[in-house]
Amino acid sequence: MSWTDERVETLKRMWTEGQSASQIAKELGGVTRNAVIGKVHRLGLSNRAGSATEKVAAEEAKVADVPPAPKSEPEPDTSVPEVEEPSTQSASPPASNRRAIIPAGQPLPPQPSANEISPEALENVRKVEKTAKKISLMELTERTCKWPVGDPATENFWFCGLNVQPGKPYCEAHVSVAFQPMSSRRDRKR
DNA sequence: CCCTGATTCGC
DNA sequence: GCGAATCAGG
Repeated sequence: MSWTDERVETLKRMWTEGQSASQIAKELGGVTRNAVIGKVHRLGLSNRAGSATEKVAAEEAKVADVPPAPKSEPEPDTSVPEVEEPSTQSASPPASNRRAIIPAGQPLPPQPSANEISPEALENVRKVEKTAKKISLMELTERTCKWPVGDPATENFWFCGLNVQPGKPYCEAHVSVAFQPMSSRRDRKR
């Protein structure tokens, strides 16, 4: 696979959107995340900061504008790069960084409701919840079970986090309660 | 362990 | 230019 204009375009778009290198690689196909990262660097957009980070960089530059007077580095102009700092910046704006949207991925979680789920499966779920990894939203990946447990408004909220069934958003136990066939046949043996 | 990006360096 | 291997971290 080569970096055609189209592929590069996709790469740029996704990278700008905050997608991870591996996700981009998967989307493009035929390349690894390393390839993506390499390309990103070659394209010179390694800094994913749209503009939010420019501010940060500027601030950091300000803080670090004290020349340590290194004797081993006789560099004529060690000054801060030409970063424009308009006076628009207020003293302490609320730290409201706009993060890229987390790839929600698949269809989201039908919470267990008073459905007709086999008691067996329900029991299984309860068991699984005890052994769940209890990961946070940030830790969700494409292969972690996205089954939510608890009240999102509470501290007592987490995602299952166990390994998903390939292609499914949930682990096996949760898949079994998430996807109910239209007609549930409940003639199990027990 | 899963993942992230960053860098290096032979091709 | 490319990307696997490696590094450095969460």
